[in-house]
Amino acid sequence: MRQKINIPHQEIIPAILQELPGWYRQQAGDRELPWRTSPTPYHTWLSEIMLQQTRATAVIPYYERFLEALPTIEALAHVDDERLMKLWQGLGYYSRARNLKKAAIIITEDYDGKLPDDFNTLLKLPGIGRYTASAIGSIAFGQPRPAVDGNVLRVLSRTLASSADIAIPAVKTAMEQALAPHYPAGQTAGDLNQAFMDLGATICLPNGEPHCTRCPLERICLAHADGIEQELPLKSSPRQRRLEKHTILLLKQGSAIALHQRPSKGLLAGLWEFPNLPGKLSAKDVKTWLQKHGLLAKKLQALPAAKHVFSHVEWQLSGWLVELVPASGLSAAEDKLPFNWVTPEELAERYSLPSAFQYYFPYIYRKK
DNA sequence: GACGCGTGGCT
DNA sequence: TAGCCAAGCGT
Repeated sequence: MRQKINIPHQEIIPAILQELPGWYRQQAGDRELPWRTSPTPYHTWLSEIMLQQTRATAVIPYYERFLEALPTIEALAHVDDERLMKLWQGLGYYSRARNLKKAAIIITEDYDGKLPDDFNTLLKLPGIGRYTASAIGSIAFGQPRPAVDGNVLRVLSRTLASSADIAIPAVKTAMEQALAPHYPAGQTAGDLNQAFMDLGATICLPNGEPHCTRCPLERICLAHADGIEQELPLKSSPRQRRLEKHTILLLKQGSAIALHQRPSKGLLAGLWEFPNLPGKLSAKDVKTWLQKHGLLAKKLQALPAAKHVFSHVEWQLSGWLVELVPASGLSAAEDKLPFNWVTPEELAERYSLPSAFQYYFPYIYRKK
């Protein structure tokens, strides 16, 4: 049976909600966020998806480019998958993009092309969980729903002096339940949720020193009163990452470079990559592999090692630039290996590669 | 409830 | 430098 979560000092929640809207409206202009200039339900939805676990500064250029290419839900529902992934390339968590399109198709077919305003209906759409349904519901439709994210957990943990571990999902649920009865309907609901986010992003910072002197909650914050704002929130450590070694092969045939599409499930699903093999391979290992696949190297050049860190995996990369003997190599490779042979220009134009391969990008342009 | 799923900026 | 962290969701 799971532990009962207790959120302390809930009696000051009304005071928190009293302070935030005024502060939000007063300082809102300080952050120039494009999704706030023309907040249609589509714009709010798109921004909330892009902002999941992603900083606003990283999102802004993607958001603007995405809307330029796909200005309506209808356009999103009909977009070509390759183009969709190209628009998302480098932003990470790529299932967000696929779910966005899936939801757009459902909205087009079942909801007359308009985002539903009901929380439980929003919740059924792919990619929309409790947080995002609440954010859209409150910001776009004025519904009284607290959108509890990392910012809210941090701000509340400090203001209420709660030492509950915010890594535990039940704590998030308890915080949401503590807030919900006090939430107003109308524009103030959205303003409150955005106020929490602005406060968490600019004042009540997670690492380093929070800027308490500029905080609208300074006078009611229990952690600040006790001088323990730097100790909160409590958050248990994530598990250790597993290490994987991979050897990247830049297989070149004249101006063509080999690309391989990743499996449709799992890490970086469906994205393209440079061919690679497990382990740290020597020149001899690479030559053996080439020979096994009917390829003949004209030249083999070692590339620098690189490290790419994901949330749950660390890739330790080594690499070889392989110039294949013309004609023989290419035809053999076409027969035996599932590679696309593309020019750098085609790669840049049409293929979505994750950032994990960026270290080896410069070498595809080298002249032979 | 635990885990898989990216990336880049900051300390 | 290595770790921490960000407007979470699906399974």
